[in-house]
Amino acid sequence: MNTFTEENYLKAIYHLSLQAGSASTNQIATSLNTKAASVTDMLKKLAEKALINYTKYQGVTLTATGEKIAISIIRKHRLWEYFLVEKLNFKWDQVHDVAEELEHIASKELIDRLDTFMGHPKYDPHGDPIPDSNGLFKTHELKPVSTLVVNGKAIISGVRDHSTSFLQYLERMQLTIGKKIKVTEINDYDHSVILQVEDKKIHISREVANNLLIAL
Amino acid sequence: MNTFTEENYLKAIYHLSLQAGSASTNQIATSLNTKAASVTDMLKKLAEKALINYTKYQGVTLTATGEKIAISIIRKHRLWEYFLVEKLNFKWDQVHDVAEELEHIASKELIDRLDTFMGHPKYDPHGDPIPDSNGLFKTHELKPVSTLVVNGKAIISGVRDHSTSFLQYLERMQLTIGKKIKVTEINDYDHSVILQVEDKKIHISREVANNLLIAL
DNA sequence: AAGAATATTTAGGCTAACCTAAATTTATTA
DNA sequence: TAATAAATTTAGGTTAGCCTAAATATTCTT
Ligand SMILES: [Mn+2]
Ligand SMILES: [Mn+2]
Ligand SMILES: [Mn+2]
Ligand SMILES: [Mn+2]
Repeated sequence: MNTFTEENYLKAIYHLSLQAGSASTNQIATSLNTKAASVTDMLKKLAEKALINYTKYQGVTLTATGEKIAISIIRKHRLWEYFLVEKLNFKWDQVHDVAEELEHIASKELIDRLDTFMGHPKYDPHGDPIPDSNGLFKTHELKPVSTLVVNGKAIISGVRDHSTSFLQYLERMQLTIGKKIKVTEINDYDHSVILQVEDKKIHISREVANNLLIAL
Repeated sequence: MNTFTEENYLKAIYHLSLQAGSASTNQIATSLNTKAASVTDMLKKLAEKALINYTKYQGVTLTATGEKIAISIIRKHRLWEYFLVEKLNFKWDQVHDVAEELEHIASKELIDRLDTFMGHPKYDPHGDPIPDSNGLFKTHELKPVSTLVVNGKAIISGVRDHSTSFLQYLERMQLTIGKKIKVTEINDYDHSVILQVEDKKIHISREVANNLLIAL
């Protein structure tokens, strides 16, 4: 098996590659809070193990095997987050760090039983899809609230920023997953948005509108 | 905080000290599947951190701080085992290795919520007591079945040997925690024992009788 | 297309946790 | 109690994962 560190590298490369198609040494270093020189060391090791495609100076992508591992870590992360929120009553802004530890528990048996115990949930508490036991999941295409026009309706379905502060802000505003929203006004000057949510009007900044995701 | 390795050393020292009052370098090495020289290295580090009392060549005991940590690991181990058996339907012989990993998840919040979720169980699937969130638990004094006399009655309450093969054997024989037993016969020659369990007579060897624990 | 800026790799080192082999200390026993 | 056996520690080395500083490659700018 792989070390925690290797697993974290694979996961970081997976997430970074979703954006740009590949991940650079510096991006990986930033996302793992380490230094570029350390990343280069690890990239050599992962390439040696045939988990990534690596050519010096060119950035990396995951091999099929590497991607499989990355997705299995993500499956574990999201299932544990779901467990923490739904069974142990954690708030959605409190679960990420604990899940960062739990995702490295190796047993596949454990995670598959946990999945069954919870009724095979499809989405984690932040709206991210949970891969099934074969690693399959639909990458639902979500768009930010800022793409809505006046009178546009949608359902809050995810977040682009997973930080504690953003999640807490959304919770305070009652802008949580599943809520129906309608845009009542868009400010031309600062692009802030006024939303109708249930019986309330909620005013959010452009930044918030960019980081809050919807399905139509 | 401490590394996984440090935690495993503290736990091993705790268990070994319960028997003999202190733990020797070789005992620790055996129980952790490592070498005496490695143990000596670690003992120095743990002594440095004031988690153990260590004088060269004399064996070690835990300090109050060390014991507190050891007990918190044991609490986590046993609560996770309980969870795996009661919520995820693992068999009692399948949970130890997974719990060895789960016991190192740091969050106290997590383990206390898990405890609450399960209704504050007092014993793990093997009959071992689960320390509460303050580290308190009663060391219930169990005796082996082999101490019973003919016609003696008792309740199966624990095991001295936690190996998979012993647990599987007990399960096959239906000698599980909570069962009422009565000794109907003791063989003078090989000290094997015949038990009445519910409507069945079960013949067990002296070795099994020594490793199966009862409360009166 | 050359020079400057940026990104990446290499070189050399560190610490934690291991190891084997060689002392050294403690325990056993004749 | 001397000498042998057993337990423990010390010495010297390894690997994973990290670091800083220096070298080199790539990219951007004029
Ligand atoms: Mn998360
Ligand atoms: Mn999530
Ligand atoms: Mn166990
Ligand atoms: Mn147990």
